[in-house]
Amino acid sequence: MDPRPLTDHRARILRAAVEVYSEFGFRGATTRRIAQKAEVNEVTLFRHFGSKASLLREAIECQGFEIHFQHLPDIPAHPREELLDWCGRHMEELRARRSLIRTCMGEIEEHPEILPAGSPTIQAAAVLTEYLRRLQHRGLARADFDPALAAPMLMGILFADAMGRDIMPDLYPGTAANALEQYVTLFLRSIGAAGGDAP
Amino acid sequence: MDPRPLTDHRARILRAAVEVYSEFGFRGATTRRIAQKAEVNEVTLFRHFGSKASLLREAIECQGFEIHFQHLPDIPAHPREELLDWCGRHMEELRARRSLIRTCMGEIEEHPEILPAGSPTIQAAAVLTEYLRRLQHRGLARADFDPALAAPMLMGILFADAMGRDIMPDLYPGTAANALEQYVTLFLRSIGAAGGDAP
DNA sequence: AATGCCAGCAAGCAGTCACTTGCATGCATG
DNA sequence: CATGCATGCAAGTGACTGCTTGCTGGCATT
Repeated sequence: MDPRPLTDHRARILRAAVEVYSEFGFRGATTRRIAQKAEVNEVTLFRHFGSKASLLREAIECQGFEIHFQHLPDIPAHPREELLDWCGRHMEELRARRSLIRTCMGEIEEHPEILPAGSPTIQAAAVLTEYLRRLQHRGLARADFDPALAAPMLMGILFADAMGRDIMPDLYPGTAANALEQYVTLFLRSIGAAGGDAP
Repeated sequence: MDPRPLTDHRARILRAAVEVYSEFGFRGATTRRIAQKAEVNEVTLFRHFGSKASLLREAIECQGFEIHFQHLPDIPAHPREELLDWCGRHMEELRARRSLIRTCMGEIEEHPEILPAGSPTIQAAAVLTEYLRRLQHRGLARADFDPALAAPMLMGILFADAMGRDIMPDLYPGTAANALEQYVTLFLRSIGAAGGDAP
């Protein structure tokens, strides 16, 4: 009466598929490797998912881009703390999934369908953009910048750091935490918000 | 007496190899595909380069990361114009090579040797860092930020835009030129340099 | 004319790939 | 006990992979 073993197999296969794909890409993610990592017979993959392409599509869709929705306060009070918190969490997510993200980026021209339509990145950008707009409306930030450009700019900083810190350590001196604080500090200054100076 | 035809073949093969690699990655860059794109018999690849791995290594090393050295003035005069120019050229390079860069990033964990030691990115960061330091020493920028962190921050903005604009157009509204101007404007503000306001 | 080099062509080799088939096994439900 | 289902195992399919071999022809130098 417990369907767990079945689901357990499916889940194990999906998890293994994402891991192997992250490391080796689509072509390198052979069904043999996935089956071995999932400790399952190779035939089982095909019985469950039909084909390698279907398996990887479902695996990346389900596990790769789970949306950990991080919201910013509707009524901004402490821009520095609020942005530090949000950016820290966002960066943690990027860092945790950096292998998968890098692999997807490298293959996006060949497999554009793997990038989900309502990408979490775009959703996060929308959240951040709205927050910056609220800062402006409440006079907590200058009015002469475009939140729709500033948001992806800040996210680009986090993205580049999360993708590059491990493969080009010379480029990113110090700790990630310290860098993050500097990023937020400089960003706050650039939009004329409080918290841009050493607190 | 003209060795051009030989060199011509080698060059054509190398160029084709980079193109095919950029599009399909290491595993997808089959010797058949490269030979076809170079309009050369497949055997010729092996006679010239020995193996697929050697060919791709040489191709990416020689053609992929040519250093277009862009220097910033020793004596800063107009931070806004100088940074706009430098960032514009840097971004153009990134955009032009974005396919190759994305593919390399996706495979860097599997093939770390393809990333050259003195990567142009790191050299560019050093150039920018020194420029920011000069701004500080001349009193053209605030003294309370770390150029070694601000430089990769600015470059990260450019990098993320160059990599993401074509695959996530929703995230980057407006033109690239307009975005670049905003980035530089906001960056100048963040370091307290002149030119951070509408000129 | 003779030599040497570079290229193309056809064929093939062994290995890996995704995927299929047939059969045996265990296990839960009726 | 009988039925159905999920799984493992062994074997094999045709396509593609990197790479090799043997041969031919063109072209420049001697």
